[in-house]
Parts: sequence; C-alpha cells; structure tokens
Amino acid sequence: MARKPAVAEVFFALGHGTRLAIVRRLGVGGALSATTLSRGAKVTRQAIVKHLQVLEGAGLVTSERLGKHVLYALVPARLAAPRAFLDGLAAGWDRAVDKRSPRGAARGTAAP
Amino acid sequence: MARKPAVAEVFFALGHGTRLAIVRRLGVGGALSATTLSRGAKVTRQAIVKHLQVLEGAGLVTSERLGKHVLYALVPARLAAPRAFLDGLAAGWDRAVDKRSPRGAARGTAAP
DNA sequence: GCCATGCGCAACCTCCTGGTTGCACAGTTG
DNA sequence: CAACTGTGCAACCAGGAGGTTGCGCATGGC
Repeated sequence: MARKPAVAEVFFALGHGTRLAIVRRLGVGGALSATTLSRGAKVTRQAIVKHLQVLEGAGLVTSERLGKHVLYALVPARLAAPRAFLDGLAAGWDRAVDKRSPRGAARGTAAP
Repeated sequence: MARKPAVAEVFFALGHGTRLAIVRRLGVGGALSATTLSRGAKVTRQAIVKHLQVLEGAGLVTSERLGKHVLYALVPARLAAPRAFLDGLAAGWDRAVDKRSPRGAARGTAAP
C-alpha cells in the first residue's frame, strides 16, 4: 500500500458508517463542531475527532476555528473525483459489454 | 463488518488502491480470473482473491465458474447507490438516500 | 476572577485488514 | 496416465484502524 490514489483515499474516508453519518450531517446541516457531532452519535467525541481528521486528510472537510469552537464543513468539490470515477466505471463497463460480439456465441467474456 | 450500511460497504470496498485497480480492470476488460488479475499486480494471487471476496461481499462483483477458471465480473447496478449518495450529498438534498438499508440493491436514481 | 465548556494531546487496548507462505485438490492438455 | 495450471483452504504475521480514558489548556459567560 505504498501509493494511495486520491480517489481511493476519498472512498476509504467514506467507507465507514460513522464517517458517512458525519458527512451526511455536514451535508445537511452545514458546518458543525466535533462536540455537536458527538451528540447523537454512539461514540466518544474523541472518536469523532479522529474521524474528522481522516475526512480532513482526504480533503472532504475543512476546519475553521471560531473562538472556542472548531467548525467542520463539507468540501463538495472533493466529491467530483469519486463521482467521475463511478461514472467512468459504469461507462467503461458498458463499452466492455458492447465489445462482446452481438451475433457470435454469447459467452460471458473473453477467455482468460 | 456485518451490519454496515450498504453504501458504506461499497465505499469501503472501493477504498483501497488494489481493489480500485481490480474494479477498474474489470470495468474495462470484462470478466477476469483471479490469476489473470494477479498478473500485473504487485501482490500475490491470494491477496487478489481476498480482495475479490471483499468486493463480492459488497456486491460489486460476481463470480462464475467456467471449468477450471473462476471469472469475476463487475456488477454495475451496485454503483447506483454510491452514485446517488454522492449526487445527493453534492446537491444538498441528501435526506432520503440511505436512511435504511434493506437487503435489496438500492436502485432508483440510476438510469440517466 | 471563577467556573463551565470545548478542544488537543497522549497512552493504551483490541481486533480486523492486508499480506504472505505452504500445500492439497480439481480440471486441462499432451 | 502424467504433467501442468488454476483454485481453495489454512496457518500465520505485522500493522494500522477504531475506540476509550485521562488530563491539561484555552475560551467565553457570569
């Protein structure tokens, strides 16, 4: 796991229920603090902070200090890459399906 | 890792460079076997098999036995849920995307 | 000035993930 | 049949992810 593609990092950041819930809350409720996010969650505030650091490391959220509070906000621009990946994946699969000759024996795929 | 939200499971499956490469290759080249996938990868065939099992557990790929070979193919329907999630997140009208996760594949915002 | 909140850091623990090696078994092919 | 290739299974290991607790420090309200 030497080089981590940026897209994989974003997917990894989203690949956890707690982080997914955090992102969902930030997407709906705007910028929130770690303590606010920890209310209603079933884990500690520290765990939320760690998850927020993972999300920030992936570039999915930004943190801004406002006096005593630190507000975390979603970065929707960071969602473009994974969306493009998923779109391209579906499109590539469609192309691969098209390549299967329509009149030959409809075998599943190319021989390995 | 049994009771995750379905979307988080898919994201987790995509959150690793090796699995991402596997999915990419399956998306372009159609169905391939574990041994074929291990050629060109920097890890063992067994590691590839484990990754394929993770992907299959997330419903992203299916396996089909053809004689001696086992061919893994992408399941593009499984991409609908994460795509809908990302779209909803970016748009802000998240709310109804993945409140509950029933057994069936969450489709509904797929076909363009 | 004092107290209550909220944040940050650090130590610590448990468990799963990612990876390897080794070997046995199943089909293919000559 | 015999050799070769592809799969499957199991044991095993290192490391990191996820989580907790505890405490010290800053900040805002009274």
